[in-house]
Amino acid sequence: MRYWLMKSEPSDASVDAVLAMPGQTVAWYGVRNYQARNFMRDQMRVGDKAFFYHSNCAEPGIVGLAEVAKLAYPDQTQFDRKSKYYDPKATPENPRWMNVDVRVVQKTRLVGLPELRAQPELAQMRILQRGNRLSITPLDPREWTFICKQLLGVKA
DNA sequence: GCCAACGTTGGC
DNA sequence: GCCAACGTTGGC
Repeated sequence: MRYWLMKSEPSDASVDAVLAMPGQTVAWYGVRNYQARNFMRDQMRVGDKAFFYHSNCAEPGIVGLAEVAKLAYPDQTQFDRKSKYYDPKATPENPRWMNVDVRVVQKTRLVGLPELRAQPELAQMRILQRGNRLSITPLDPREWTFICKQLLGVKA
């Protein structure tokens, strides 16, 4: 099993919005970066754990625990001319973008960037590195455990 | 809204 | 295959 950090803009899909969805599950559509796509397509398996992270907002940080609920399949928004994620180079026969489904397991308190940066144990986290923009990043299992146990007080 | 960092595009 | 120009991300 792998561990991930997955960014979502709360104006697009907040943790509360996903909790209100059927099965508390959302298709992780709209990823248009090959590295992030490849993580979903090649490495994510049902049951993988993830932190749900709010980005590009007033208080960026971890806001929930989630898990992969469905293996990667073609992102439907790439075929939708009306979507801002429409990709004219993608066809149903030859899709370019994939997404998994993500289920929110539980909401947590906000663990913001300053708090994450203050932990020496998390110094290597991709999200904390200068210039990082990747919306999906793998986590070291020790980072997952540290955040769960030391910062959130939940079972890892 | 600014802007540093990074990814993608496309001419050559 | 190089690389300049351009677009996007996302914290601040």
